[in-house]
Amino acid sequence: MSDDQARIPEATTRRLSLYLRVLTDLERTGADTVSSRGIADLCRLNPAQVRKDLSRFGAFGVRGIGYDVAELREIVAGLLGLDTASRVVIIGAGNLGQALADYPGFHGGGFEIVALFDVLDEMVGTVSRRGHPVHHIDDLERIVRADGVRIGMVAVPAANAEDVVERLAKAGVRGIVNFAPVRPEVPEGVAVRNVDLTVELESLSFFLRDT
Amino acid sequence: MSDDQARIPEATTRRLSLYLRVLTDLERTGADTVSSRGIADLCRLNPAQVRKDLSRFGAFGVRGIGYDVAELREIVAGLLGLDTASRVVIIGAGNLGQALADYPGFHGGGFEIVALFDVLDEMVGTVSRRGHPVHHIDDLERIVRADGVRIGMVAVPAANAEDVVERLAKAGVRGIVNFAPVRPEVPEGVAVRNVDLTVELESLSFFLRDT
DNA sequence: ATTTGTGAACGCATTCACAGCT
DNA sequence: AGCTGTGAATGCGTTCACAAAT
Repeated sequence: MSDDQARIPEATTRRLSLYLRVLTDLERTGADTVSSRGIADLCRLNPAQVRKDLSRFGAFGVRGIGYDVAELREIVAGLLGLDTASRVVIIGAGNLGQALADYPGFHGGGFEIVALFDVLDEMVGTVSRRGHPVHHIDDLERIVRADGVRIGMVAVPAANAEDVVERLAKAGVRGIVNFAPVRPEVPEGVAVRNVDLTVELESLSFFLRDT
Repeated sequence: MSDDQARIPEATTRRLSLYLRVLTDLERTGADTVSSRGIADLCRLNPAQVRKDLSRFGAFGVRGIGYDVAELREIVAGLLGLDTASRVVIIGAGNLGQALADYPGFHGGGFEIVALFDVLDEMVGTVSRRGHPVHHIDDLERIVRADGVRIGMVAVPAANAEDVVERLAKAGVRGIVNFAPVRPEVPEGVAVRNVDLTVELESLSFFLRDT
């Protein structure tokens, strides 16, 4: 399972995160086993899709029964690399950066937000509502290296995004979630997810014409 | 061009938004014409992809020359329904809701943010940094109907998202961008975009294992 | 009877390649 | 010569359908 990563479609990895969420919920509600159909219904997917996704990594189910909820939850968490927490930095301590820092969904284990960074002197030294410190962007490389930060979330204006991404990559970050409305160039070996709020809203608008 | 919407892949509509962005930039820099390759390079796409996307709606280019930047920008904006502004409400005036309300990318025309809504009494009556008012959620239906709001952005906790989506749909909203970590059920005729920050981060984590 | 795991079929989006226009 | 528009080819993810297992 070393260089299998490349052969797994991104769509599958996104669904794994969905599966983890419903498995966590199922475990909390006390369910012992669940069928591919049970998972699929909760995710609004096809049961065959769920089985095919899971079967890429092994045969975790029991025919006639289904999957053991607790066991599968642990397996999926492991596949996603969430058994050991990854350290995360957030670049840009504006509205969006602060919202990301305090976003409850990131604090279920698997991620540890180390700090935010900004260029504005009046922000530096403050902390977010949840207490994450804001550093000056000049300290980015030092802190990333010192703390072994693996993921950066970019919440800066479009004009600065390309530069920030390059600095993160050079400092050794391995994954970037980019919220700036640009498609930054990234070195080989650095994974990127672009979350483009303008695209979401404008593409939605398309389907609303003449209504 | 009435019920063509259904035949257009969502992927194409998302790229239209990208094309609009680069065309706007090109127009600002004074470019008169641009080739499909020029657009493709800026979006990190294949030139044939750009031509095929545009050709779904008509033949806008000139062989041997390319596309007229200003003309194509206007055409694409029209396709996306951005020639007339859609009114938008944001449900949830927490960190994320406030960040969305003040997000600069939404204010280039095409959208008008009417208000935010929340259940917390201490938020009601306040305004966001940019001056968008926060109303009580009880006033949601009234304001949506009175102002002809067409789009809702949902930034509430997972537990409340399903209910909020249903209320928006019943009040007549036609499109929803959902940031809550659930896949809400929506009535026929309402378009949804799910932006799932946890999925972005966790699916990224997958590709970082053993590194 | 129920449900998994998977090869085969399908559908769809992307890319190629070239005719046709300037 | 340069570039668009598009049918054909390709590639890839999803769904079907069934043998295998309990």
